[in-house]
Amino acid sequence: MQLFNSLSQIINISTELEKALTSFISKKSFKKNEFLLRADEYCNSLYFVEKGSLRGFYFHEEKEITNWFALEGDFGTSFYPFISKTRSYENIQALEDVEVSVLNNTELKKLYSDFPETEKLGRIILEDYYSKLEERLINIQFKSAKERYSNLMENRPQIIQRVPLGHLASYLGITQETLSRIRAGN
Amino acid sequence: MQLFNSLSQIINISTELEKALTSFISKKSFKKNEFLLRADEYCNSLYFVEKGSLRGFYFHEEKEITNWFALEGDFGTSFYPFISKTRSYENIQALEDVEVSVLNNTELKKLYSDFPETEKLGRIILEDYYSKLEERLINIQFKSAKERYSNLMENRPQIIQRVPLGHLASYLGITQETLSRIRAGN
DNA sequence: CGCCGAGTTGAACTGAATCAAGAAACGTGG
DNA sequence: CCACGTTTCTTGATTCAGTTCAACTCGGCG
Repeated sequence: MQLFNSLSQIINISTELEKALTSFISKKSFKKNEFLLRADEYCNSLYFVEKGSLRGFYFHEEKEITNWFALEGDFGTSFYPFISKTRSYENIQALEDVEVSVLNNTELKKLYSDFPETEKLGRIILEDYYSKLEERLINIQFKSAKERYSNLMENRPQIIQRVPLGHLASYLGITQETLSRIRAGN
Repeated sequence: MQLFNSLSQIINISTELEKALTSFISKKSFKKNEFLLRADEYCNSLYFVEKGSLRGFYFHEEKEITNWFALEGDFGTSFYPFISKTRSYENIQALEDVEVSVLNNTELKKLYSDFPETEKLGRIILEDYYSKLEERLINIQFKSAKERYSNLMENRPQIIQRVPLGHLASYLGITQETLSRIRAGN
């Protein structure tokens, strides 16, 4: 599992912990366009993308707004509902055929109490989400559409290759037409 | 302390816990315009406003951008740096003469381990920050300047009364001129 | 082959920024 | 308590990035 690789870069994984993880984590597969979570459901699962890609999105005035993308090695969940046990406002969907490792909420709690070192993990994931959210806010508030696009280009070029234009546009907070023009180089 | 009042609405405060809290929490006062935290410092303190008001802000291209306001009964800190122990990019400043209850990071940790029920507290504060951030993102992305202002008007009318226009404008992500026009009713 | 979703292109429109003055309010010291 | 300077707020004219609406192209797939 690629997940172990990723985790071991954050914390040291003892054989004990590895055993626990193996028993807690399940693997699932989803076909392209399948939903892992629908709005209004409770989000109990933290997904880790082993292969393929996911996106989180919600509807705003009939239009889909993509909130995040998760490629191989990324975590993906409806973050706030996951930690607060409120209903999700967002959907999680497979962008391509995808394999994920799944850790659910109750088991994560167990991990925390049995292996305190995993709390660091939770903190790191949280920080990740929070700082990405902040970054997006700053981006949308201060950067032009063009700058936002080139930022994405720099930081996550694979996304641009693998994701349809419309999703990219809504993620960047612009219309598809504008993104198309940017791409054309004005 | 108003803090106890607020806390007891979230979790049950045993006499034990109350004792611990009393010993951990200190009170401080700051004069109008004084800084509680400056950018580039580490943020070790979680503030709870007993009286007066605070704001968090940072600089972007020479201009101050206000990130949040905290009035009586609100928590205020540079959230992400507080939990992740990175340097703060934001400043915290007293908007008026202010009295705060201060809980610092190490003591919060101690609370967590000695009184597990306080973890709920941490979660609630986190949720609060996170969901407010998300709300702001959605606001800026989809609402017009006017709508954002009336939202604020509805949700936190006292802020509008107590905060100078320029700070409000940057908080709403618009220029002072635009806000002035909105206020005038076009 | 023809259709359908995804992407492109064009023209007109618009919300808010910018630049530039003024007016009003504020507080500090004489 | 007034006078002065500074900060805060308002108003006007102009400009511009990005939206909207509409039509058109292209590639793939049933």
